[in-house]
Amino acid sequence: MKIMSGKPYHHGDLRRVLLTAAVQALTEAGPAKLSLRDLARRAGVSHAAPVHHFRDKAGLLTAVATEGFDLLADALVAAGERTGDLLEIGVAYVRFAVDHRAYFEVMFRPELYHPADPQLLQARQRAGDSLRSGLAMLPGATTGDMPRQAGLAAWSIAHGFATLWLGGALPEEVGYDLEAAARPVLRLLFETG
Amino acid sequence: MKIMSGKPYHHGDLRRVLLTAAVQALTEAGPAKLSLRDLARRAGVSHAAPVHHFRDKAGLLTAVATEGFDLLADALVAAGERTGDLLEIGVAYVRFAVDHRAYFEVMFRPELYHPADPQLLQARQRAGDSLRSGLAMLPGATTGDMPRQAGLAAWSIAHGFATLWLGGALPEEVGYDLEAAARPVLRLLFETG
DNA sequence: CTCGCAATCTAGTCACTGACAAGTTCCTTG
DNA sequence: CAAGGAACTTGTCAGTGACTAGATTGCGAG
Repeated sequence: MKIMSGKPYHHGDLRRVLLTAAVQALTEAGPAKLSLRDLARRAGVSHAAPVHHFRDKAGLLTAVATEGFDLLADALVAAGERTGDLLEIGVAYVRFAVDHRAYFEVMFRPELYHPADPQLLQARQRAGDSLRSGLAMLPGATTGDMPRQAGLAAWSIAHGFATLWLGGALPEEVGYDLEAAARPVLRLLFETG
Repeated sequence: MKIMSGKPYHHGDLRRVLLTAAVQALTEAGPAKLSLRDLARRAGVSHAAPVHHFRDKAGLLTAVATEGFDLLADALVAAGERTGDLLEIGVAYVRFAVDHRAYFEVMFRPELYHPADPQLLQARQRAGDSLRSGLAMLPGATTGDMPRQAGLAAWSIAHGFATLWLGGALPEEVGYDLEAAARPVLRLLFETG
């Protein structure tokens, strides 16, 4: 505590600061151009300080991904409770990907982090559960392989639309209003499931 | 020509060799760990030789992406002509993503290459056209926004499934047979469109 | 109260990378 | 056969991730 005059040797909350800076940097330039040394500079510490909080670059991105999965789980649960509509959970998924691009782009690129990290696995599990729980809202989701496949289909279409949107791959005619573009597309699957 | 004894100064087909090596390296380790110098070593040339054929790293990846879009267009056209079934075009899309992972992972990450490159744009356009032409197979694809949205939905679900599969994000129960896993999921959308 | 010790951070270094500059070799074209 | 350009090499620079050793700090045991 007491971060007063000059630079205290102990930063106080370096881990948090580095994570925030990482998300900021990722938003600006993407994972490829992320540099630990740059983050250290932004935080005003030496270039080797981050090592203590995250072992290496992959460790840093593991923390980013973990936080991302937690945020995603929160967002999906909130959407489910707010609307009770699977379609709106899908929209929330797409919304999350675009609003939290920095997190999203790391989360689904396991070669960037340590995919076996326990905390990460737990967060990922939680996000998956909150997605699947939305499927209970589907009518007649009772037996057989149908619900599982419907879940995969729902996840796929939301994930695919979000990824294509982020990659700038969609044609211009889709416009710039994310939800207006996504909702009718998702509805094509969700209303027939 | 006449690449006979020793090392000729002019390699003969360095551009092609570098591209092949790049795809190989991408398959092994992904775009993040791709190194121009490593490719040069693999090809047995100096570390600066690649610059002459591709201006910089992004230039190399532009060429990879261009080739990828061409291959994808070929695959989609072939599937359409072979089966005349939109569902099978979707399966071919997923198949391509997994079989040509190296290409696929570059193609939809425009921050890695020069997205305004004319040849790239042309190849991308061709791939998009071959996808859209498959939509003509849909019954009643005549008026309004429906066909466009159905196209986006089809693209999204195939792209999403492929991406999730590649990222290892899908639960284990999906199994290891790609088409067996993908087909029933895609069918959920394609048969109702 | 104080003292040891672990957590935190700094400083220095190494191999590697992408980009650039300048020079060398080879081939083609006039 | 000369000239000029394309293909390639050598040398160099700043930036990076990882590693090591050491300095500083604050906390808890006694």
